[in-house]
This record gives sequence, C-alpha cells and structure tokens, in this order.
Amino acid sequence: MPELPEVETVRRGLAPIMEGATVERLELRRPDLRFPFPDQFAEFLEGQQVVSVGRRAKYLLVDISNGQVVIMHLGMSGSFRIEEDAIGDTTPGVFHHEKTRLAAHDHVTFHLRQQSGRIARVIYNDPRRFGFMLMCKRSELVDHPTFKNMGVEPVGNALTPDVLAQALLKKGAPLKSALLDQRVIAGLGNIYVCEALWRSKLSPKRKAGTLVKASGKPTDRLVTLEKHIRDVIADAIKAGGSSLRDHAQTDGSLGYFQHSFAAYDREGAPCRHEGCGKSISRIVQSGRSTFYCSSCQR
DNA sequence: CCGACTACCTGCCCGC
DNA sequence: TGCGGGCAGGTAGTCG
Repeated sequence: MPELPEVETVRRGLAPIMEGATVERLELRRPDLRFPFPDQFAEFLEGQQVVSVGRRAKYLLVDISNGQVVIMHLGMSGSFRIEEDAIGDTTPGVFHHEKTRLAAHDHVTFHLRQQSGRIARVIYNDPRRFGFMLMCKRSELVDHPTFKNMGVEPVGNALTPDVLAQALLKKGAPLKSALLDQRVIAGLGNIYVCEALWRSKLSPKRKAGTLVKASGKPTDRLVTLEKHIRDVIADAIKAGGSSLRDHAQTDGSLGYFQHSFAAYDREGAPCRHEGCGKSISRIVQSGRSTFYCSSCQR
C-alpha cells in the first residue's frame, strides 16, 4: 500500500494510541521480516514509554523513552491494526487482557498500556514481508544509512523548484525514474509520480535534466511539476491515502484517493484532460509500470 | 558515479 | 475446477 500519504495516514492512526503508552510486551512471531529484527528488540522496548510516532518519507519513526527510535517500513503489503480492550478493566492491579484474534501474516504485536490504564494492541501484518523494523539511537538517526542520502519531503517547506532543479540537474534518467529515486524527493512512489506527471502534462520518458536551465534554475515546466507534486501528495493525505487491494487504515476504514486516479492503473481508459480524447497507456520503465497519456504528456 | 535489472515473498487475477 | 504466468504501492544489491 504505502507511499508517503498512506504512511502518513497510518501514522495519524497510530499516534493517539501509542503516544504516552508503555510497551508491556513485544511479541514477535518470526525472527525476521525482510531483515532480521534488531538484536534485543523486545528487551529494549519492554517497560519503555512511547514518546512520539513520527514519519520521514515512507518510514514510521517511533521515539522511545530510552532514547532509541524504532524505524519501521511497510514494504509493499505491510499494515497495522489496532485492538483496544473495552473500558472497565482499569482498576490498578487488575490485568484483564482480551485475546488477540490473530490473522495470517500477523508478525508483530505491540502490547500497550495507555496512561488511562486501557490496554491496546498494535498488530503488524505483512503477507509479502518486504517491510522491516530497525532501531537506532535518536541522536544517530540522521547519519543512519537509510536516511543519510535521503532527499527532501514533498510536504512542508523543504521542497522548492530550486531544490528540485538542483536534484535533477544533468540527470539523464527518464523523469519517471528520477522522481522515484528517494534521494531526489523522499516519499514519492509509483502512483503519485504517475499522477503528478499527468497533472503536469510531462512525459515520463523525458530526460529529467531537460527541465533544468543551463544556469541551474528550474524551467517553467519544472515549477509547474513541483506544484503538482505538492498538490497530489496533499490531496492524497486529505483523502486518507489510496486503498488498493482492500488495504485498510489502522481503524479498518479505507482511504479513497484511488477514486481520484487520473493515470495510475487506468490503462485504456480515456485521458481526463480537457479535450484530449486519447487513452491512458501503460509502459515499463526500470521494471515498473508507468501509466500516462502519450498525447498530452510531452 | 549512474542507470538498469534482479531478488525478495505471497496473493490475486486472467487465460487456457 | 486447476494450473501457470504475470503483476502488485517497496528497497537494496549487483552489474555493466
């Protein structure tokens, strides 16, 4: 499921449940996902309090009271769901834990006690196991190999036409591939790159560097692209992300941005640009599907 | 250094 | 109905 808007939606679901809660127990049902879980993962977390649930690009960052950060990536098929026990068991010393109803591919459970005394479980499910969980000291996070060369966020003030121009300068790669590169902009994935290029009427096949002037300044078309990248990400976050293949949010509800796709997964369907009349094509670039209108995207 | 390709893993959908 | 092939939102490692 997860590009930046989906991960942000997950973050917003987890934060009110996890922040301030104590991890009573971490339950791992296998030794690894894509990578082995960190050494002493459970020992580091159990008894600690969750300080905050943040996000960088497509990564969730859970700050822990002992100064560690849990780094979580959902891969292609990772999701979280929350189970909260009914109120009424908050008497000190009374530990009434309801039983988790496990599903296939439930790999991790965070057993939490909230400050109210309420019991909650945060359960990570990931059929393909492309997701992973890492841990490091908060003070070392920016130097962590995962984040060291990461590009700017497309939300907030970091992304500007000038920043994008610098990142694309002299790049010979197709624009589509360049925008998927997390060192350029961090958090874009296949869906939102296709959508941003369609909105900008830019060809995914165009060499990325052609949007930068010799002076290193952005062309007008790059200014437009930068705006559409910000817009499509903001629109998707507002919609609660995209729910493909029945992917649900932490509360089980579905995002609805997939109903707003103009290009992604619309092969053969009519292009929605005013007066175009052509249909959306599917091509493969760097081994990934690109959906675009070969008539109006130039 | 850059860009293209492959592996990783399960599930689903389609055509035969 | 069953089976094989292709495809899926991701990253990381390899190779030319």
